[in-house]
Amino acid sequence: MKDKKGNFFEDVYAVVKLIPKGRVTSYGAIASYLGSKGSARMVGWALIAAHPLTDLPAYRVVNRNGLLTGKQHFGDPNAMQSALESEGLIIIKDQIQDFDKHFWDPAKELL
DNA sequence: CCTGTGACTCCCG
DNA sequence: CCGGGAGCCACAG
Repeated sequence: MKDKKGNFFEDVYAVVKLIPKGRVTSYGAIASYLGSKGSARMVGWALIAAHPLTDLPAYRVVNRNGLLTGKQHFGDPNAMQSALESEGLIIIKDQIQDFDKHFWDPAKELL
């Protein structure tokens, strides 16, 4: 927190940490909320850097289809699904069921 | 300064 | 329906 070179990352961390339990969001939604819409990759990348260093609930962040694309980066692919199911979500083959119902948009929820 | 890479997303055929 | 390509921004070497 001395250097501000990770300014973008901090924003991602803050948003992800604000995701309510049992809710999920997409990389594009966060990127758009940060103003870097189109740079959804940066959000995922920020999570990679944050993953081992922070207590970021990255498992609440999935791709636009509600698919657990980044589960492989959790160390244990099953951990991501288990964590989400533990919060009341239903996942089949890495695909979140009723994703649109559990979708949490920072740009609208936080407003 | 240039290049490579990435947990994404959209468009086209 | 499914695959491939391009666009995108930030960071490391």
